[in-house]
Amino acid sequence: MENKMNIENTQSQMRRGILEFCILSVIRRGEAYPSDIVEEMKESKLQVLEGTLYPLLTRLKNAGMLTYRWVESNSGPPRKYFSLTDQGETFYKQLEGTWNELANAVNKLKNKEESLKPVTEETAAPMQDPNTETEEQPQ
Amino acid sequence: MENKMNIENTQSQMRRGILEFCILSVIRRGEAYPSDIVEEMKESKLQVLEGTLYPLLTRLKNAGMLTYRWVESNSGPPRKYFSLTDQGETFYKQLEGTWNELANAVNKLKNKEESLKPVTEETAAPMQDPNTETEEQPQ
DNA sequence: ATACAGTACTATGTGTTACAAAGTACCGTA
DNA sequence: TACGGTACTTTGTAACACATAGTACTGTAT
Repeated sequence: MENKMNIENTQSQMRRGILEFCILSVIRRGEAYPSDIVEEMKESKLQVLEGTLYPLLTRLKNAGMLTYRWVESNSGPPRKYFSLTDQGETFYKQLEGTWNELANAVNKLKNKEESLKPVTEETAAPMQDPNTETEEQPQ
Repeated sequence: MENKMNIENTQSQMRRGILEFCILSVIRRGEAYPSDIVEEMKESKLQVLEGTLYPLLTRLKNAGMLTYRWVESNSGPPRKYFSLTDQGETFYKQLEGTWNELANAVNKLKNKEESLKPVTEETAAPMQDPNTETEEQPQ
């Protein structure tokens, strides 16, 4: 019964669907390897963790949206530098459209006025006090 | 290996984290029962299905964010009219803040210029042609 | 009264996916 | 040759949207 419903979780849920889009957006601006991406996302106040990013990149690569090449590093093992394929570019543009529509819809919804429907109770017959928290079925 | 990666799925994922916020936003403007909400969301281009909405409302109610009362209908069984509790109002405002930050971050990210980092290959030693899709580890 | 269709709500199973945490492998330096 | 840092991988868990089927109440036609 008791439910947590903490903000962190909800924030994480909100990021969820947008991560893919954001990561494609970062890679689109130029080849990047995972730690680059984590860093840039953090700067943009969009946290991503390694355990999230790696599987996501693999998924996008297997779907043909990304390619990578190995590049040596002088401070550790070689890195996978990712870049968008043509298909990835197309996909990105579709996602951009989706994001714009979504953001627009949400903003319209949340700014909507205290609409014209002030509780249209068809028969206007409240069966229970609004403040009573009963679980029973009516009747 | 082969991956689907269809737009519908991603769109659904994008909606995912935002649904809770949108539904609270609808209820906040005045008591509403589930079919009301489904309808209003559809008008706003934010599809929600019954199977999604009912559990979500139950979850929010169990967390103390919503209350409901039964109201008779003359075209079927009685309806559960939901409204925000004080706690729900507070929660909504937090989510609104989260949404604003998120939307802002995404828009900044996607409009960022072709930044100043044109593939900073530390040693500038590509180990593989970018267009070759090999799975092998280097060396 | 009885069957039927419409509306409202409930319950269950499935797939996707973010995150946590532990593990593997490569590199340069002491 | 041991050690610390960096890069990548793997596995398990929990949250949640969605599809689907099911229950229950209502008014209307037979």
